[in-house]
Amino acid sequence: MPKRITIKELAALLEVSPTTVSLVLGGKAETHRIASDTRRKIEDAAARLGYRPNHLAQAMRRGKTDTLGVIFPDVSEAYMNMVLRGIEQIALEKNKGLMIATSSLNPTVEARNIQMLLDRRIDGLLIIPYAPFRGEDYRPTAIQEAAGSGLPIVAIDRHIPDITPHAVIAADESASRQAAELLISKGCRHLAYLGFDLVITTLENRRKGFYEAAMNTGVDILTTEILLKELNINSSDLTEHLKGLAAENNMPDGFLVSTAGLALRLQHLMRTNNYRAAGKVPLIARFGEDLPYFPTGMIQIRQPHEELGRRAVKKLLTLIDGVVGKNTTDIEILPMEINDEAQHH
Amino acid sequence: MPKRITIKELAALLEVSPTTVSLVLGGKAETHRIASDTRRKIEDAAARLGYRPNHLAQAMRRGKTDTLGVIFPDVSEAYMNMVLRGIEQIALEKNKGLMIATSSLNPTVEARNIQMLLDRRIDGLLIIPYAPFRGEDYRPTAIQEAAGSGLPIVAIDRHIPDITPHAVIAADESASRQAAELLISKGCRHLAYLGFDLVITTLENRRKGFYEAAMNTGVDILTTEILLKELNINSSDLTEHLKGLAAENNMPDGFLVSTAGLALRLQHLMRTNNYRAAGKVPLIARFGEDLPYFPTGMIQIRQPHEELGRRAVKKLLTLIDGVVGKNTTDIEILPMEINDEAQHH
DNA sequence: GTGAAAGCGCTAACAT
DNA sequence: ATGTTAGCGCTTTCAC
Repeated sequence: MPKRITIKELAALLEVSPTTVSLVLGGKAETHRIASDTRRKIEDAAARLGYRPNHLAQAMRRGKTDTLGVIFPDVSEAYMNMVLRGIEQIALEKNKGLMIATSSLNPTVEARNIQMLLDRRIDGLLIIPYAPFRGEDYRPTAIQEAAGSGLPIVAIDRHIPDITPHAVIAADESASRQAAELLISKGCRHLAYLGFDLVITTLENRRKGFYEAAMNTGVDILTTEILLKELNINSSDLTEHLKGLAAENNMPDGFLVSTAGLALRLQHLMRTNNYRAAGKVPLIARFGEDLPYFPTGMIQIRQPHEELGRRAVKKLLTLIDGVVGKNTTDIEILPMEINDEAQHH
Repeated sequence: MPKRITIKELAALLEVSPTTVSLVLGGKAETHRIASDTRRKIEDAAARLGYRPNHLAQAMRRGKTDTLGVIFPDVSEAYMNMVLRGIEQIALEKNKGLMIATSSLNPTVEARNIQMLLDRRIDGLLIIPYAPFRGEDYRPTAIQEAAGSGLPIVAIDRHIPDITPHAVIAADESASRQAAELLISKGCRHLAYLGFDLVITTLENRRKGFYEAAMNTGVDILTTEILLKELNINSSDLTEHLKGLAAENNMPDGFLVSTAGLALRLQHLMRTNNYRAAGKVPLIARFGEDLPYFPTGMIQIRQPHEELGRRAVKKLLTLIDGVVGKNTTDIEILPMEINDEAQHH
């Protein structure tokens, strides 16, 4: 609806051919040895008339949209914000457009959105893939097909082995191990891992790191695992688990929690129920950070969300430019920082 | 790069004309009375070969991209999340793509991003416009030009009088008035308005509502205004103001704060400095809500962020469809809820 | 140095 | 009931 001037019109106006105009405006005046006054004439007119290339036409002709697709689950703990910010920084820098869609924690929607982006001919896809619960019947067919069709894809924060060979993730395993070790060094001897029972590399790595610490520290560590069956942080699942542990007089003295929100809920429940382990308030370590003005006293594992986004775009662009083969595997792992704010009581 | 089958190829394969294929696949088989076996033949082949229309070509031909642009400032208080979620809900429902870009609190970037979206021929724009500080030299030329060129635009949360005639905003003025009245009814007699010194309708309306309450309640109300000169919540600006008020023994007994983050900072400063008004801890009312597990004891004004997003898309779509004239003015105002969680001390 | 012509994939007005 | 044709705006070979 905004009627803008086209190359053809410009050409007619200046009595040159569309080719010449295209060449000049495409920055190829030098290479094609366009006479400098022809060139100036064209550039002036273009500026004066506010010529802007029709990106659709360019994309069609060039087979390249300079547009990246982004698919996120609808995260309750809005770390998506941060990742997106990182993505946008680089996209802006590199002059790429961004089409975004959220999968709403729903594989069908995810598939539909991938299709939508493919139809719009994005040059590549950044995705935080859908995470199914253990036992859930789910195959990432949409992603697989997209990858199969040759679309460059970079997974963020989690990857799907054999399906997304390119990913940028955080060092979940080692951070988890270190956090658990920190709990142990603070005297904890009964550690609990608390998280959602999802099948994603991120959480699996965190669990792994947790057990590595528990198994290899020389001292005897008792471990407990609490895996929640629904995403709702306020589900009764957690309440029941804790009640059970308390009843058996078996409350862990240290918790490693996979998610910030979950940890807050845990702490709340510990407080309201006055749960103790051998008379002491259990320590909590958790992924995520305290909010300003709301210190929780938990050990914090700082996640490099923004950097995750930045790196992912960069990696995607090299894939698109074919600098690196699409068939290579390449998982980039960013370090995390552990902040010990825990206070003994 | 994903080589997909085209209508032409499909036509050649089935020995029909591209037109017929286009008609069938475009859902116009009925209207054009295509023979049902021709139709089935085409539909089968399309499904079998995984035909997908090239959206670029369609967009070019139809002069319509079915894509909406979204421009947000980079909000520190991530309410953008919520608005975006609302936008996406409706976009998904209505089968629209979303291109998003953030203006990074920078008018130059905002302008550049608008241009980028225009080049990509979005059908319409949703924007939370840049907010200049009072006295800052800024004219929303980019938005104005875009609007002038005929692009449908809906402003969200704030509008620019005479420039964005279509907007969806919250009932800032009345909510602000009610919150201030609530403070007064709780005994406050010296009210302070605390906010950033930005020139945006949202904040102006909040200030207005504040004064309405202060002026029209029958009782004598003293008012103080604290307008911060930088966006940084931790700026010394606020510290100095409070110190001044305390020194003059003139601390307000009720604060109306325009922003959640700012209110937290205020509360923090009151506590650490043990500021009082006539021996009592001042009350705080503020836009925004408490986080789960972190009750602040403030009066909360709940903002309809998600609904803002939903309504904005709907309005934009009616503009695009030309159902309603672009020259009409139409500011939609959504109500806010006030939650009294304040505790006297 | 510049231009003519073809074509990216699709749609729609106009045949037949 | 189906086909012919032209064209959206741009780029790019190839020719002069």
